[in-house]
Amino acid sequence: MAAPSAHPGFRKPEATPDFAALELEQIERWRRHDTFARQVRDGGSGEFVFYDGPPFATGTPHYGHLLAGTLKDIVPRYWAMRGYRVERRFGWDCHGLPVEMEIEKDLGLKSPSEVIAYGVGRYNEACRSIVLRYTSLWRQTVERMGRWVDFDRDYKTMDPPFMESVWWVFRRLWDQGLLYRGHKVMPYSWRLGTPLSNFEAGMDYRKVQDPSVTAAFLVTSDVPWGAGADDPRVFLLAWTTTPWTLPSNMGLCVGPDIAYAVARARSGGPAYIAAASLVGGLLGDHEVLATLSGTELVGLRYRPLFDCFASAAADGAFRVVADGYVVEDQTGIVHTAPAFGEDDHRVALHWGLPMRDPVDAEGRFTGDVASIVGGQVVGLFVKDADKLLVRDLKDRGLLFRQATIDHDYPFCWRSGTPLIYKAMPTWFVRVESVAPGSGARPLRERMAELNAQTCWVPDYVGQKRFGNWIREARDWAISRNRFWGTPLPVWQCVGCGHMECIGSIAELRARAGLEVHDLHKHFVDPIEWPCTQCGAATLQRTPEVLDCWFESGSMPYAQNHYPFKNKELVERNLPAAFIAEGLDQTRGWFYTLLVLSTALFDRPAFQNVIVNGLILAEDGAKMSKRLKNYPDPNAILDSYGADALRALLVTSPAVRAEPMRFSESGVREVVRAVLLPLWNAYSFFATYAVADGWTPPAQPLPLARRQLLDRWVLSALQSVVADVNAEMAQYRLYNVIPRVLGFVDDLTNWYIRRSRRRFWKTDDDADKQAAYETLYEVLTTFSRLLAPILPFFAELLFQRLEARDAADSVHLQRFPQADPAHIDAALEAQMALVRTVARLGRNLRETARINVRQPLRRLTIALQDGAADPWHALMADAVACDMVAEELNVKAVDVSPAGPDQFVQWSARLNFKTAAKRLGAKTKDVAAALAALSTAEVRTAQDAMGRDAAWTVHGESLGRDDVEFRAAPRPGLLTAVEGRVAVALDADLDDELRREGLARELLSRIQSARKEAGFDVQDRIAVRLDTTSAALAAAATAHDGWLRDESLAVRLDCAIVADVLGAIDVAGHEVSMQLQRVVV
RNA sequence: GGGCCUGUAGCUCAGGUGGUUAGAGCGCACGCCUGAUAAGCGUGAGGUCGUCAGUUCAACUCUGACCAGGCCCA
Repeated sequence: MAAPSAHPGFRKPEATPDFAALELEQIERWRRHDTFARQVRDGGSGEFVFYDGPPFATGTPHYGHLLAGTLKDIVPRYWAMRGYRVERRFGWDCHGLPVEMEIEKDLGLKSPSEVIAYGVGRYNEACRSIVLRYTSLWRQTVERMGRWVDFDRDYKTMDPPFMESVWWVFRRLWDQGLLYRGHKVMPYSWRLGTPLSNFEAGMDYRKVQDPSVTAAFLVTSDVPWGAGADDPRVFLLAWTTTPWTLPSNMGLCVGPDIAYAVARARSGGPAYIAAASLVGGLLGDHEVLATLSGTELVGLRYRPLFDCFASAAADGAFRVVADGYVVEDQTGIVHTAPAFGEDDHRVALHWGLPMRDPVDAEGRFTGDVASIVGGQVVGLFVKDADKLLVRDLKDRGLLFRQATIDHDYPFCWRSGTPLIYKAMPTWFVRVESVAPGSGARPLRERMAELNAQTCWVPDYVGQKRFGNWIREARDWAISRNRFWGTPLPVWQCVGCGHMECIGSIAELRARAGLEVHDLHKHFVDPIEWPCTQCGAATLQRTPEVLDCWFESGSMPYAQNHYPFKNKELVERNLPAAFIAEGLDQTRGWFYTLLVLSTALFDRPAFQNVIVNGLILAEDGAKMSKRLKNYPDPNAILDSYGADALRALLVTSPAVRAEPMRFSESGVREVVRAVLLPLWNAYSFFATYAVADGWTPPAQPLPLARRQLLDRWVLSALQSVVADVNAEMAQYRLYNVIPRVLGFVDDLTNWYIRRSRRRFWKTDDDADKQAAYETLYEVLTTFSRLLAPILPFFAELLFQRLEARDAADSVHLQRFPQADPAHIDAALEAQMALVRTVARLGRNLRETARINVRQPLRRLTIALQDGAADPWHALMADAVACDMVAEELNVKAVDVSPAGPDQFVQWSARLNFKTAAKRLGAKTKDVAAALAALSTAEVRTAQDAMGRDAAWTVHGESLGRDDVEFRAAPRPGLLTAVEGRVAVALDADLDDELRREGLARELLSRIQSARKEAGFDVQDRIAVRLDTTSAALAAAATAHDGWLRDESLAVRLDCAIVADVLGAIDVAGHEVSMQLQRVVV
């Protein structure tokens, strides 16, 4: 190790800092010296694994990204400074609907058929060309935020190596029997001939009028309720707003715990079954034949309303089933058409009801329904068939009731036509279900176990929100009927249906017999090969692409092209030590990561996760580009800087996953409350260090040779260091940042304020040296503490205080570890006590309306138990008393060994915590009796307890711990009490004190005049005073030496005159003042 | 409709395991200090702790219902 070179010295700080501009200098410095790369490269031997969740690159980053980005920066920076190697690679989510929607808008395409007509190849290449449109803007903003993340070695989900790994993931699931093709009911645009995402379905809800139809289903099971009646028929009543789904009815669903009644109208007719609570409204005056629970109805058979799918009876259709989603509304029995309702479909799967779908891609009835309504509905748009179907039911006496209903209904946001819900063939990952014949447990059970190993911040998100979600997770639909995405690597024989899953490019090449470089749809769809199973037909690719969530969940493997490369690295780096994303990712990235890591490796994907809340606009509404209800992030960064924004975001409730309201005034406030005080602390130090030519010595002054205040601030700092390290290890940033920033107050408002004089007075060089060294040590240590949180300001401190060459950086230093030898808990308690006393003393001055410039004779401090008080020794310390005396401008500070009796009156209070359990119902009375005691009685009690004698109040014997004695100031005295501390101020003035007070008023005016005259702090002056006041003149004369000394005046002449021209008022005395600079 | 979260001063938020005087910052009013100075510090006013029940000697805190807002899922 080379000997440290001489310190280069300090530079004079700017008068007014421009934080944004100073930050740009740091960014430039980091770029020039490649500081980030060096932090990673030279970071250390241990690996700290971080995964970056990929954002969509459509649009520019918003505050939510910036918040998550800040969390993703602070934690890795911390561990890097702790000596770990922390790779941070940025990721881009390239595929998916947002891109497709944008390109369709650009190209004027409206539907999948138009895309196909346009050409999938051209379309996909268009998508590829715009995906990265915003990446440079992203990079600019992310770097401006001070986030260190590698954009040069980023990963993109559209890169062939990434896609190949995704195929490998898919293939692994395939081999484990975790994939299957089923149906999912989705919003469907018949106009566009395509299913939509739920997100799209929510984009255009309109109020519409729809038919409200209650149909009667004839019970065919042998039931007793019709026997002997004129009309022996029994009907089940079910309700729907979509009559066109009635031909596809396969079952009727009841609520298992709902009470149902079999009832007949008094006016006669058949018997009907409906929820007991609703029968009255349906039938009017009626008699109840029987009451049954939903469970008891299960299995009842009925005749379908239409005979088109009568054969489905053989597959188990047309019976009553039960499910918890049914509520007591309308009839309490739900018409179930598995092809057209999500709940219907789920219930059908569970109960084994078949599915029939007579609706084609354009939303028209197919020939499957030729046998009903005289064949009139075939080829008709389903909603247009409603009327005919209802009329037909009515004619056949199966329509119980008909009305219309006004409700909200989703429309296709592009074509403006009403959506229908329709089952679509879809690929699933088994999360809830298990493969037929497999004895395996559902994946979600293992996921719950692995999730229990993860540390969530805040913890409830993991245990409750995410935990519940996993427990009830359904099979994961992973296919999309779109174009721009990773194609499913499945080929199916058009003849026999045999399927093959391809897990790599090499495998595809072998099958296809040709070179393959890109895996997008337009490259792989044309690839076919003969079926080995039937030998007659060819295998063609199944048309779907993968949901982009499947890709982001594959990111731990795919970003490293696993397992084709980096096999050992990826396996070593799973799970990640840390990730961070927003609360909305509970069902997103957090989930997909865990599904895949569980299925593939039986491991969790991440060990620690910080979840941030949503950032709202100032008015509490969602931030909206359209409404412009929030300021542009780049404008904020330009005017206040990134540190200010980081500090605001990271001290907000959003780091605890709660919503945060963002406002520009918040940023301004952070600058005022955090950055300016920090700057002032630095600026104070640097100003005097430059003036004195001070540089840090090679050998620091030992602690023992520094004064109390120095040892205190170092102890306080070390305590912060200890706490910060402990909390960072738990990822609780919401405890870290307030602690760090809270120290700023200790530093500026106590240490520096109390030490100011030490930096300009030269009476004691050793003490001045101690002050310099201490403040320097604090600032340099603090810069390291700050580095992960406020990387710019930390770097500024480092560069200006200690950097020996421009390439050095605070971010290449080690994070401070607490030195127990510097922590002195008693000292910290003592200083807290001194500050309390000082505060109480200032309060007393204020009530007495005596300003601090007027010296007072005495302050008496009395602790509750006098000399026996645990704090007595701390307060009786001479240095502590001197500090109080100086702070409060009193001549003497006494600590009374006798306690506060002469200043206070006592009252007694019951200590509920200890006494109430024993006293029970008598608590209130005892407490009241205690409160009513006079001061004298309380004193008697204190005496008794002092002797450990029993004391009885209201018939109850009370022990020492049951009572709390409280002191309050005696009226008429200048006394203040807080907790165990009482202070009394002697406010009597004599002439001497008045003269001194006046002299101090005078000095204050002279100093102000110096400043107004623009003199430098070192300038010598001559002062001439003219006054009409003999008292003021006397004060000036009496304190002549002190006044000259303090104001650097070589001469001070004071004359009493009859009249003063241009007089100013000094504490009620007229003075005129003339200052002249003097060269000595 | 379901899961989770939130509701405390004009605003933004703190308030382990229930304990009798509910705190902080900002804003406002008043004052102090000034060799960090287009800074700094203090004091004060201001709250039926979303509503209603319940448990308890005692509820901001626990329980239930309801109201309002948010996220996710239906």
